[in-house]
Amino acid sequence: MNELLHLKSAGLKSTLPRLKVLSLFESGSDRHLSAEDVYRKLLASGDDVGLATVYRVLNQFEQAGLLVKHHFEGDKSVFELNQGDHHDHIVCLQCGRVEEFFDATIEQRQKKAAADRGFELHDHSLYIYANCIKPKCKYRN
Amino acid sequence: MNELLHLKSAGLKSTLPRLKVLSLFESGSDRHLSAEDVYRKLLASGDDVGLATVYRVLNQFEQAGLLVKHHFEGDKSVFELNQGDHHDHIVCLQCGRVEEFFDATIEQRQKKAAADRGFELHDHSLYIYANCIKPKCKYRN
DNA sequence: TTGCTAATGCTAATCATTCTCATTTGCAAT
DNA sequence: ATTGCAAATGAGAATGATTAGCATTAGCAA
Ligand SMILES: [Mn+2]
Ligand SMILES: [Mn+2]
Ligand SMILES: [Zn+2]
Ligand SMILES: [Zn+2]
Repeated sequence: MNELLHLKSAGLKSTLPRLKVLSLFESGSDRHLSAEDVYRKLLASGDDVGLATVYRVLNQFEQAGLLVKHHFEGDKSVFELNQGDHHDHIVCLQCGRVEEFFDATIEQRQKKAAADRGFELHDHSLYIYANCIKPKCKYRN
Repeated sequence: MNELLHLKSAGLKSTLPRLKVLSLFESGSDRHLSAEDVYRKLLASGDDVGLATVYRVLNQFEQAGLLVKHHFEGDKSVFELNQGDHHDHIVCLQCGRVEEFFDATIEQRQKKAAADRGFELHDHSLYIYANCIKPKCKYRN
């Protein structure tokens, strides 16, 4: 239904691997997934998709505006569904939990910082690295 | 003189490669250098230092608090002299020029964002990606 | 000056990601 | 329903940045 429209409008054929990757993000157990994460989840559910294909599809989806890519501390990048709402991230250094937030003031001051220095802001990445205080953090207690 | 003190207090021997890397940053033609940048510059000035050593020294210096590491868009990370003053960066997507800035309000709101959500802020990374408007940008005009 | 440990410099190994290319598959036009 | 073909896939090789292993060298304390 909706997935097809998304793919079509992006000029992408509706293939099995692409539909599976997309529904993984839409089923939404975890919002932020790396290529490896996606690959493993598909394998686990009996769907055989090559790792190279996962990488390709993720990048195509990003270019099509279906996904957003982030580079949290560490080497591998993660993707999340693009729901139109820009937000930034707080990442727990101990358990890796990711919390999203949006601060209009921060956004505004960034625009100003760029403009004041003769830049045309294109986008930005803001990651806050912190430690959970909550008991949920699996590296606490 | 001063370099020696820095190295000693970090528990690092005063070796030729380390002194050369450090003076490269202190001579300060370019503030932000990748391992490859450092390697090339040393070669160019006739100093033969192995690339592996460059990587090791840069990481040691970061651990010692002499340098700060950044991950701008792209794969390779860059280092800059740690002069105590925290700041964030605006990177030109066309020419790669880097401009530094500090905004107390942004810093403050980040602390608050973390605290409000039960996090103990450790640090953060904020990169603004933009396009130069200035004529200096080598990909303009 | 000696001796020993830390540091260096090769090279080989990692690791994530991309590329190659032979084989399949979606899909539009019969 | 068939056919034709460009686009997509999958397996594995290639890449590029960074790190690890190890034999050799060089600080530095005695
Ligand atoms: Mn998010
Ligand atoms: Mn800087
Ligand atoms: Zn946590
Ligand atoms: Zn520029």
